[in-house]
Amino acid sequence: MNRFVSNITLRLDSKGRVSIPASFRTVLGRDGFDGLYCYPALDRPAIDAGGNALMSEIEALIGRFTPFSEEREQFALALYGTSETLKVDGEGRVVLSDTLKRHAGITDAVSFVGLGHKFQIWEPGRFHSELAEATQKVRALKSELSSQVAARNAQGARE
Amino acid sequence: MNRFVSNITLRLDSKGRVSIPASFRTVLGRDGFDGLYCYPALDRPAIDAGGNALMSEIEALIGRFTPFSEEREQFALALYGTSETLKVDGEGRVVLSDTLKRHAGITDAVSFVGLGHKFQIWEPGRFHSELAEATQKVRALKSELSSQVAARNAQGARE
DNA sequence: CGCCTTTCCATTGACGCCCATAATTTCCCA
DNA sequence: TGGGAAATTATGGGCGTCAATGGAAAGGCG
Repeated sequence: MNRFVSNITLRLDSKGRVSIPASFRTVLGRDGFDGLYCYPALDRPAIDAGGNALMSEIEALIGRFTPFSEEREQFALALYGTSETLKVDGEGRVVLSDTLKRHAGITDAVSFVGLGHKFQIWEPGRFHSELAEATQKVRALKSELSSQVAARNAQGARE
Repeated sequence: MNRFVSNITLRLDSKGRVSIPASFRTVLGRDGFDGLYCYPALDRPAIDAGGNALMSEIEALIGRFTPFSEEREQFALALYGTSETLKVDGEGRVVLSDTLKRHAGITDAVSFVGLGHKFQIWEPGRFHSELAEATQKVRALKSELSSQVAARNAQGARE
């Protein structure tokens, strides 16, 4: 498997360390990045995390702007400037910085949530309510889609 | 890691010395430049800093203009003319010149901010407000992008 | 000869690295 | 297919090293 999937909740120990779930570690291992690339998610109280795949995404975004342009400097500041590469110890654990923890409201436990090419780290309570909300939206969207398909089929459309 | 990422705030001591963050030092070490290449950022109260990678970028920028052209002379003056190479002591510290400190409004503490191939040195307060502003811009662009994609999908475009 | 800068050493607190343990989970074989 | 052994995971703690910082000694320049 080379995608991050499923969600696992784990506790921080007295030193603030937390194990990266084993399934995520194998994906990271395949990716080849040394450490864990992290930054505060732009529009939600969570941490985006991953390896080279995630960093290249950021790099590509910034690379679109011309050097020394106003936009490029601002994007680099907001993206690279808030990124961190956390060290992973021999047991597969990381220590989240205070900045990251504050952004996500993390205290003593976290939920790792797979998002394909990257994953997010949430405060478990916030994750569950966010998940409930997202599930509602997806349900609504799904029923909307199926009714559209039903309508297309009813009028004889084929593909 | 061969990129400058994250931000670290450190204090100047009584002699005006300040440690370059260890993570930045390793990137500089890999870059191979002896010392720290610095100049006042062109359009903001910050100091641009880096090694060979930064110098080549400037060289490339100036090289785009035709020799002896007015623009070339001006760029060369603004960039090369204001550049300094700071000495790094045995403990990885530098002393910022008064010119640089005045340009950035630095007094007793600085924030080192990674921008990928280079990093910037800010007065911590100014950095935080600049970061807030830049983050807003990135958020705006992100939502703009996602709504464009939504629109494309809605009108049936495929790729 | 004094001042300023550079180089060297000291402290302390944090962090990286190592080993130990317990609870799973996986695997194997009867 | 069930039971048990082995490997893996999550977690706890100890200890040495390094980073950040402060200060003193040494060297150069006016």
